[in-house]
Amino acid sequence: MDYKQQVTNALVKALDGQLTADEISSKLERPKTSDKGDLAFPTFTLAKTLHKAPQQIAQDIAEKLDQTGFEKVAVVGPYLNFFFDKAAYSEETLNAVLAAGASYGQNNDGNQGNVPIDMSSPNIAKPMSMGHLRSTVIGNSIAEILKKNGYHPIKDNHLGDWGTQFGKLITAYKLWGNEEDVKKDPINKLVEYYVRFHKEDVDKPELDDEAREWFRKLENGDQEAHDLWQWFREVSLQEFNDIYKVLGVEFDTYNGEAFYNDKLAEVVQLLKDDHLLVESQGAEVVDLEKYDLNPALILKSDGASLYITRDIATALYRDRTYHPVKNLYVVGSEQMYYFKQLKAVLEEMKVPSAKDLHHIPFGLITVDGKKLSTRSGRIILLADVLKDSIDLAEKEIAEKNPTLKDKEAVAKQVGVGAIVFGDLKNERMNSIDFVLADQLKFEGETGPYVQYARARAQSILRKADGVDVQAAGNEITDPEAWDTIKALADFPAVVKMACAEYEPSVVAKYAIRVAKNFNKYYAHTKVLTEDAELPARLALVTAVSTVIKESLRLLGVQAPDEM
RNA sequence: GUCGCAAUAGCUCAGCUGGAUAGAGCAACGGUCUUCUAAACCGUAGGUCGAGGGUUCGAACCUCUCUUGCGACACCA
Repeated sequence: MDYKQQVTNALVKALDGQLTADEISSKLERPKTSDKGDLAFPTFTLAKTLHKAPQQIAQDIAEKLDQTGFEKVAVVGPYLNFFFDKAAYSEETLNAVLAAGASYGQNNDGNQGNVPIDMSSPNIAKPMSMGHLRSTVIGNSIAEILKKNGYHPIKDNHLGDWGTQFGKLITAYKLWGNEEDVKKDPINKLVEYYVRFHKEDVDKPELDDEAREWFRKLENGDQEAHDLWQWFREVSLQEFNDIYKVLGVEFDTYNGEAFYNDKLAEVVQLLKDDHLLVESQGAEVVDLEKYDLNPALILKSDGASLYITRDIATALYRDRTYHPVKNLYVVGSEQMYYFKQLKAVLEEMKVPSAKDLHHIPFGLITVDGKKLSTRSGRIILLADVLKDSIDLAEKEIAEKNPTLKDKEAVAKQVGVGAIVFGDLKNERMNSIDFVLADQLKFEGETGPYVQYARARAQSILRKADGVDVQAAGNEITDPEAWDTIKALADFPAVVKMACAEYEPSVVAKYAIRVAKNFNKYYAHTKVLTEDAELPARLALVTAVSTVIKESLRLLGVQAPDEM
């Protein structure tokens, strides 16, 4: 039973058609605290038409209102506060969770439509930094949220595996590198060469000529260049995969930039056919004046392609391969303008999925307020942060739960969970000035806090083994349980909102809310007491465990049964 | 310079799209482990919601102006 609907119906009757159901429904709000009721109707809007004080209107409505089905309806000033029937509501909510299990909250809004997600996208031969973490975990979470809403996400790791930097890398490797070193520590060695190249080319501009030549060879399919490129790509990918494994993120495709090499000519041809390409200052551009945007540069004056050329090819490929209902790009906010241009060009080309192309931007990670950069050495290695966090989790376990089994596995779940949850907890767009100590927090509103609440729930359930928890008769009247029950009932709406806004933080905040309410509940109420409501309380604990685990799963965070 | 994003407690952030006394966490201070794991719970203190106008019954939220910070502005990605 939809209580909002029930409140609306009661009000429609009492108001005798003065407001439509929709008008009433949109005015209903949730009071800040449960002592003011569960849904409230403010009467201000009626004051004008009725020429009466809102307080009086609230009184009048209350008198006419059919209050059956509610615990009570209270008039507080200009508000009508509705209190739900706790026994009925808790029974309904708990039974719904128990019956559905992990699929509680699942809907089919997406109708299984394909949604390619451009995400993670690290650059070959460069280490993954905290910036890549954001794109990876936000993209991964959005994919899970989409699935929960009936979409079919396709996670595409759009690797930065092509470009002039490979000319530089090959040049540097041929000059200073050797196979053995690279095999031992691939990315660090490759970065070392790359950095050295940039140091030395200041005095030796001939290095740049050589690099250009190597890239030209690479583009023309030169065997040696291609073999080196492929090798660099492979060893880099192996290291990336180690991190993805730790994060628990998998991809459906790894179609990097190189994948589109043979698809660029068609893009240019299509643009020409549509007469969209115009010459400007020696370069080929698409004019975007009607979108109030600067022209998009498609071909450089030397005829070479650019990033956007590749991205058009990518969009075209995805359009033809998947017929997407949405097209998502989880890329930093600094590229907002760029994505407006990309979308505009695709719309000019009448690519069907262009109108559903969404850039999902996220805030920048800085150190001391400054942007990260591989070349300058201002970088935070993701692998290091994850390791620090896992180490700290190990220490916490040694201190707090030394007899725990599978310590290592749990430390990993908790340590990684802290980092991932920490990243997803706040609104995407917030920029983050990186401070390691801020990341390594396990207390308060953190991943471990949520994990801990569920571990405690599991602990109770283990001790209650043998008590029959049935999907019936789960009426809980304990007011201490009320906020938890309401939180559980909100999950399906949370799943929808997170999807509509592409905001994992909606789920993360929700998980905190459930955990917090549950912590309060069991701190106050002893669950394992032999009385008539014991099965109902265990049903509540089971439901909490299920919903927290599922919320964390949507965030890509694991939920250990013990910690 | 133009455009975009932001500004809420000492710090990090919420604030359900315009409603009730602006809420959490951290840090500080005080309390709670012979009872389901103290990664927890309870309490105290902490605010001119960057500034100023406008819209209306009502604004942290909408609008305008300004200030400050960050970012983007065609041959990088």
